[in-house]
Amino acid sequence: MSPDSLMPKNCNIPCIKARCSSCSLRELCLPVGLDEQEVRALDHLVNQRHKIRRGEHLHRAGLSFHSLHVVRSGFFKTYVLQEDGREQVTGFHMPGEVLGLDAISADTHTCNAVALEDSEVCEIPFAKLEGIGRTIPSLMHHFHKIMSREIVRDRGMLMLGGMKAGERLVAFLLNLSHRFAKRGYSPLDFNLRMTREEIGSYLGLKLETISRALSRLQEDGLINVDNKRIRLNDIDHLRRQYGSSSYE
Amino acid sequence: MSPDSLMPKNCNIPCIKARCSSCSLRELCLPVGLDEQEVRALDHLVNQRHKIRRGEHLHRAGLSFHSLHVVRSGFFKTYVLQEDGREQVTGFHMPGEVLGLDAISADTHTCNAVALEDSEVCEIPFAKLEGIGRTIPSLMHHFHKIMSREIVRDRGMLMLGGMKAGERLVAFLLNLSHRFAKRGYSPLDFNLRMTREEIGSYLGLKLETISRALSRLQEDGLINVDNKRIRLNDIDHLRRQYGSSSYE
DNA sequence: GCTCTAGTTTGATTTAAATCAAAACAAGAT
DNA sequence: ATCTTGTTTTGATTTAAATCAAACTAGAGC
Repeated sequence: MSPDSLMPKNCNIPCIKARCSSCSLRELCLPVGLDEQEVRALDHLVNQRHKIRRGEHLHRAGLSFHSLHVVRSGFFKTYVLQEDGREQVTGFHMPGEVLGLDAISADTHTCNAVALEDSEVCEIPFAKLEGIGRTIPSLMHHFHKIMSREIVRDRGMLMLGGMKAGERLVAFLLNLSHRFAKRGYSPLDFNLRMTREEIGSYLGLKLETISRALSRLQEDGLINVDNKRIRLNDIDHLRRQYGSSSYE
Repeated sequence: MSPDSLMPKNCNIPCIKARCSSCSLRELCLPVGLDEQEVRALDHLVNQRHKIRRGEHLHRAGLSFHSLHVVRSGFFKTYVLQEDGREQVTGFHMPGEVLGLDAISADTHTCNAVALEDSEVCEIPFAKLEGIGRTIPSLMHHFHKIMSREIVRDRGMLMLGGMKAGERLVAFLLNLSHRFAKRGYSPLDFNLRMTREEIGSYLGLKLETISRALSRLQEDGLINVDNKRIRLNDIDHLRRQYGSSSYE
């Protein structure tokens, strides 16, 4: 599914929280013990924290790339502008997820990232990450898993190819649900931060189609829709009926 | 667009070809000088070469992951089976491209890879790659670019979301053309190794739609179709008319 | 409170692609 | 060569989604 946090699922060291001077050490803590020196190295890795207000951009396509960003709080969307001016949404990103992985390829950002609500990010200078990764192999390995997960996530979107509108939308909702759950929020009751049009762009559908599909799911009693608030009434039914969908 | 070879575009060292005992050192050669010891390290990295006959699998979804594979010759498709039995094609892979990047995420292959013609691959044990990467930073960095390029590639496919059948198909053909060109083959005249059905699965369309779209392009004089052989008659027109398309 | 705007819902109609169906074709096996 | 079998093309029809259009809603600012 998603790059998620830099924190491995089984982060089993008594995480160095106490000494965390920098903002996202929690995400970076590794499933292995770190010695004093390594902790200091990590401390230097993630040293800048930025506030991005709703509507502001974290980066824009074409700008040169230096740092990855971990979402600390808030919500982002990434998108590209096609030559005809249409905006194509390429992803939505919530706390713990990493932005900028696409830019490593050519040292240039390939998409725009904008905050959908007031947000905070941590900056991770990529050169530093590669440097420190050399001395902390498990950190490097963990980073590779994050990149790979991003590939799996995008691949999952491709698999919506054969599905119809309602199925795609359910897949999308289940995906959000899953990601919220992993962050400790309710998987059954959440707020969409994006518009119908943005969802449509992401799923390759028009906004009216999204609206109709939501209404249909509500008629069927599977979900409740109150503007941007979504309640999943029968998540098992959703999962069964719409199969693979949850694409993790 | 695609993970392409492990060889950076500007592979400017008088590549160690002479000493290449292993099969894909050429791909691994780096844009920096390597000392004697480093060359020996690389030599150990890529030491196995496998022949995969048409129809045989390189790996299957669910199997545990140990090695990446670089396509040496031939042509592969990757796909997943959905619970309803439908096959969803996730990619086509030509010489120089890397297979298995998705599997790093969970140490498990997430897709099946099958040879569409008799092929050869080089095996790169991933643990070894990470180990050697630690001592050759530029190798590690190059690997990160390859992973990132894979993300960009998949992202590019997502962007076909808003396009119609003909446009998607042209984007697909231009993409193949581009990749063939980079490998020294004609970008204007090539053979599709996959069926219309596989193209359709990849693009989220039915095989009849692919067939009709090809016929349409031929009627318009833009391409020539002779079964699997494709000739692009007016690649500039194709690029202009179908825009972004070439999604590199 | 009201107004204005951006976003959403719903309906009527059109259009692109899926589906159903059959014929034509190519390649491999015998 | 002929018989398969799998693939491709083309046509007729249906269907899902896009498009066009209008009404409705929520929220921001006055």
